[in-house]
Parts: sequence; structure tokens; C-alpha cells
Amino acid sequence: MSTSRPKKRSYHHGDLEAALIRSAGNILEKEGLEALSLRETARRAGVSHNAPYRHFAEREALLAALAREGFERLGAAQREAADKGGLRAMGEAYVLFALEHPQRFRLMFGGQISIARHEKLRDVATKTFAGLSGALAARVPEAQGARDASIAAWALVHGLALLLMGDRIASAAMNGRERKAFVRDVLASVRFAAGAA
Amino acid sequence: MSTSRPKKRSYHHGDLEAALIRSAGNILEKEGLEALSLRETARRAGVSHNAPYRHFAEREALLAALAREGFERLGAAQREAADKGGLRAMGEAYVLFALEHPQRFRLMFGGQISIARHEKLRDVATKTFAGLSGALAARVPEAQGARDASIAAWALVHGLALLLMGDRIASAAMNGRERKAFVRDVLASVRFAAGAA
DNA sequence: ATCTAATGTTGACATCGTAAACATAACTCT
DNA sequence: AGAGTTATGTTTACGATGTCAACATTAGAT
Repeated sequence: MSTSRPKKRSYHHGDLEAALIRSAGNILEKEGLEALSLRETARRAGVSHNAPYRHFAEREALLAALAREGFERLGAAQREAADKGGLRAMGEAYVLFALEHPQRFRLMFGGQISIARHEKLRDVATKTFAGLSGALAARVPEAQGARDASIAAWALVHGLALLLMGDRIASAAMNGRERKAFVRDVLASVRFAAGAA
Repeated sequence: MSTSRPKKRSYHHGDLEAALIRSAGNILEKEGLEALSLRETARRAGVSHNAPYRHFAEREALLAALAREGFERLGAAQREAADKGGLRAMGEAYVLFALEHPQRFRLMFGGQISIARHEKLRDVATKTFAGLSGALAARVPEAQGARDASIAAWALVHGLALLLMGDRIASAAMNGRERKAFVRDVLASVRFAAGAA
């Protein structure tokens, strides 16, 4: 667990930016977004409370970096699932990612950070979604219907993830199934139709 | 615009709790959740910064009251839609509610408040969802399949609402349609199957 | 009318985000 | 190698916030 830092640093840290993102990521996942303050992050990285400002213009910029990391990981998980199990696996992977990293997922989609305002974040996020809807649209060879269906599919997994995360689904509904099986069954209860009136 | 208050109150306000909820609601919808502080709420209600503590144990309790109001309104909108246009209308109403009250919706589902910890909130929320899934389950006369499908339907509208709110849907995908029409088409691109493998 | 509980107010404290001024190390150019 | 410049940390300071404790005022019950 000990990240072996090669040299003992005095004034200049060496790679503060990465260290800050790491500290912040830990706080986020273990204590939640509310507990994630710039000052605490600095404390854990062993620097003064204002050092982060050399690397992040404001608190939101740090959050944006964490969100970006999240989109990258989600994208990777999606690609991996696409290879192994196709579309259905991608949907399941989406939901499982959210359930395994709820705080991260909330940061990514909770609307606390303005995605549009952070360039790199925006690019990565866009790319991730393009992969998702591209995979779906490729299966339904009709222009608008396919696009609508791919958005419906995305909305479905996205909504299911959030409802599960928020404990909004009564345990009775799970009916004894494991979460993974439950997700599979729910997703399987849906059919996408290209041109529906 | 002037809420005509009958009497000029000196020390005791008369109905501070309601006034606070009103002020807070205004801040929430106009300036967003981040701008919603206890102190600002008190200021707008014309009382000292600590007066709210006589009515709300903590900030989160005020937020919970706002969320509860939201669930009540969502539930009402759902019931109304159910009468007029059946299931499909309920789905559309759900999404439209979210788009018309994005900040409120975020508060209700953003995970900032622990729903379970606030009794009244929990009850109202549960009741609202029971109405939703009940309406759906009634249409598919098979136990588990129906339940899964009803959750899928809910997830679908929920996810679509959040994606639209977060501007995560490229305008190209809307293809010139009005938002309402777009929602209708996307929802229409999905079929629910009771027992799917 | 008096006592008590409810409701508001004042003052205080720790924490936070952020800005400005300062300190130190690293890099560049000669 | 030495001087000047830039990047990176630190200190100090300010206003805002949530919350606590002590106090003030009023409404209701006796």
C-alpha cells in the first residue's frame, strides 16, 4: 500500500499534480464528494493548503480532473466488455462500473461540475459516449430510429445504475437475485424497435 | 411579486418554516443547489442567520423538506398523466418534470441527502414510486417479469431525464425535433417483454 | 398574572475557497 | 559557473458557511 516515493522532497514536491489527484481520488471514493475539500487534499499530499492552486485554478478544476479519470476508466471498461460479450455486456459493464464506483459516477454525472467548461473533460466524455452509441447504432441499420434506440439504451443503463446506487429499488423487487443477475434480467426485459410510432 | 404578508411581524414571524421553505425553493430553482445556504435562506426570509435552526436540525433537513415537496409534485404530475394518457403519458410526464425543474430533480436524486434518514421524505418518495411501478406492473400479468419490466421502464425515463438535463445528448441526435417530440420518440423505440431470456 | 416552553437573536468558532505577497528551487542563457 | 527568470510552495488574510451556546422575547397554559 505504501507508494514508495524515491526521494524525500523538501520544497518542491516532484509531481504534486498527480499526488493531488491521487489524494483527492481516495477522499472521493472513501469519504464522498462532500468531504472532498481542496485543503484536505493538500493536507494528505503533505503540502500547504494553497499549493493546489499552482495546478488547479479552482476546486472545480480538481473535480474535473477526477471526473475525466472516471470517463477514461468507464470508456476502457466499455471497450473491454464490447470485445468480450457484445452489446449486452456493455450495458452490464456500465451499470457495474457505477455500482463499484458510486461516488465517482456521481461526480461524473451529478451536474456539480460544468462539463462543457473543462475542455479535456468534455473531449474525453464525448469520446466515451460516442463509443457507446456507435456500438448500438451499428446494429440497427436505420438512421433516426437507430439513433433514438441507442439513446434509449443508454438512458436505460444510466437510469438503472442511478436507481440502484440511490437504493431506490426495493429489495423485494430483486427477489433474491444477485445484483449482477438482477441487472441482466432487467436489461433483458427490454427490446429495441427501430421505427416505432 | 410582493407576497402580501398580512401583519408586520416583529420578533415572532408567524410561519417561519413555510417561509424558509419558500425562500429556499426560490434559491434552489433560480440559483441552484450550490447557492442554497442556510444563511442566505434566513436572510431572504428576513430573520437572523440562526433562526432556521428552530425548524430544521441541520442544513440537510431543509434540503430534505425541499426534496419531499418535489416528490409530492412529481407524484401529482404522474397521477394526472396516468388519468389522461396512460402509461406512455406517465413516462413523458416524468421526463418533462425533470426538465422543467432540473435543480429540484437533482436534489431529489442526486444523492446529496440521505433519503433513508429523513422519515417523511422516505415515505413520500416510496409512495411516489409505488404508484409508478404499480401502474406498469398492472399491465403485465406475470410476477417477476412484470416487476423487472417496470423497473426497466422507470430506469429508462429516469436515465433519459438525467441525460437530457446534463446536456449529454448531442443536439445532432435530436435531429431538429422539439424536446417533447424527441422524448416521445425515444420512449417509443422501446418494447417491454415480460419473460425474455 | 405568572410560569414555561417555543421561537428569534447575538456572538463565537472551525472550516472552507480564494487572493496577495513572499520564499525557494529549477531552468536558461551567457 | 553565475545571474536572471520562471515555476512551484508557503504564509497571511478575508469573507462566507454550518453549527453551538447563551441570551431575549413572545405565546400559551395554569
